[in-house]
Amino acid sequence: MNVGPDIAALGSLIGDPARARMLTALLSGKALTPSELAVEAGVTVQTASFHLGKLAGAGLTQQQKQGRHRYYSLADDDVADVLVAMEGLAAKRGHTRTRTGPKDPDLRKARVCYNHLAGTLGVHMFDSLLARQYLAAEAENLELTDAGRAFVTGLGIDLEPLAKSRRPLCKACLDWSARRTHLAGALGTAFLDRFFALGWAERQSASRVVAFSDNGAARFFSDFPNEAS
Amino acid sequence: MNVGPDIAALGSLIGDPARARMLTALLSGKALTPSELAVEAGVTVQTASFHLGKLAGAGLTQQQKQGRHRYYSLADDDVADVLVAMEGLAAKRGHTRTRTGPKDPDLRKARVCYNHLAGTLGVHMFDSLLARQYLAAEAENLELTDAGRAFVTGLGIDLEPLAKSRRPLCKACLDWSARRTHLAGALGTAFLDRFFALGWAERQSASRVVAFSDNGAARFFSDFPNEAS
DNA sequence: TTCATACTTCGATATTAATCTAAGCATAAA
DNA sequence: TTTATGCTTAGATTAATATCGAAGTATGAA
Repeated sequence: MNVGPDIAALGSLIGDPARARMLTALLSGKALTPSELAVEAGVTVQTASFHLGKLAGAGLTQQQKQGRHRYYSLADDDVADVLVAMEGLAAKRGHTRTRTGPKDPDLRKARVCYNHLAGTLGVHMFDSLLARQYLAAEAENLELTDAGRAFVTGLGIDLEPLAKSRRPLCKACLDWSARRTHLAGALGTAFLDRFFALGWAERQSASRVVAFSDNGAARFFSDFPNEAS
Repeated sequence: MNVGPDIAALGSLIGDPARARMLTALLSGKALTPSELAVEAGVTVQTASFHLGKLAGAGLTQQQKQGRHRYYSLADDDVADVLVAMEGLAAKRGHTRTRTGPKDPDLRKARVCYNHLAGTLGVHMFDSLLARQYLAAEAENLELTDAGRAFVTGLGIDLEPLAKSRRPLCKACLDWSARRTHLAGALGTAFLDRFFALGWAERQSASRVVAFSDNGAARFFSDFPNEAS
């Protein structure tokens, strides 16, 4: 059977610890420079450059030159999806990197899953949307209800451009920390962007942590109530 | 950032060509012995055993002792999902294994995607179900219509047990050969099983090829008509 | 122009891991 | 019990590759 897609090459690319850390860092959705990624991966800049060459060559990342900086980001959503799927499986099998740092609890609370909110708060939001029947779920199929449309619009999100995009509006995403579903898709992205725009939260340096301010968290919980959680 | 699921370990496991070939072979959904997998991977039985030890240790496969045979299969649907997702990404990036064998066209026509039908015929069936409004699709959400229920039942598939299972009934799957969506989920599995039961097609040796008989193919196209394709 | 910064390429090294031969174990058949 | 088959473990070898230091290139600042 020497036919078919070469998943070995893909696996091998992700299989190197340094590259895996880089890709994970890029799952923050931000474009990062080789030097930043080197720190993230715990290797020298030369080594990082070597790895980035491989990743770019395989089409997993794209780069943008800006002056003497070179910004690397994931090539597209497909790459992010595969990485998230792998994170989910790895977590399910209990294969977590053991060195738990101080950022661990923050990460579990609220983090970026490429372009939407994950972690405890992500799950909380998802549950709230379901409980208030803003979101209808049947099996894995998610749909925004009429009441949901009103709510989303009330939050200041314009649904028009989202509906026009080819991305699915609502998508379920399951990731590692809380083994629960949360909202991805165009709407998931719009929510997170809105939180940033409203000043409720901000991205933290090069990590995937989403830092909510006290005030922002209060607004979040008031807009997404859920007595169950 | 030394926290989070260890996707490097997972990638590294899939990253070895021999292991990747084994896993791909197991995507046929069948349980295979180390000797069969060794042939599939193009290595000696000892090497295969070495690899299987790693895969099992990581929880990617499960084995069942039966006499002096040992049957290996994928641990669960989660593993299959990740592999299929990786196949999709690898194919999109044009990373296909170049040595095209004689089985290639057969594979593209009809093959097993873990437990449902993929390839040209899989896409054809999906399009037919959509065109006749047996299946309603909105973005990535799939739903079986009332007419669809009647059709499925008429084909001799009992929907009762499928509805009870925790697996989603309809799921969209995108895989490599035809870059098009086809039907996965409990219903996708039920369809394929039914084709085998009706004698329309049979599995081919240890490969993922689904071989339709002339008669079976005729029945297939008559039951799933689609002038468009 | 000269210096500094960001990044890439080169060359050498060292570690890792896949592979095979050979031997050992377990089950089934004779 | 003996023999054959299927599989695993052990040991040695080889090949791949991640890594770093050093040198080279490009852009921006002084």
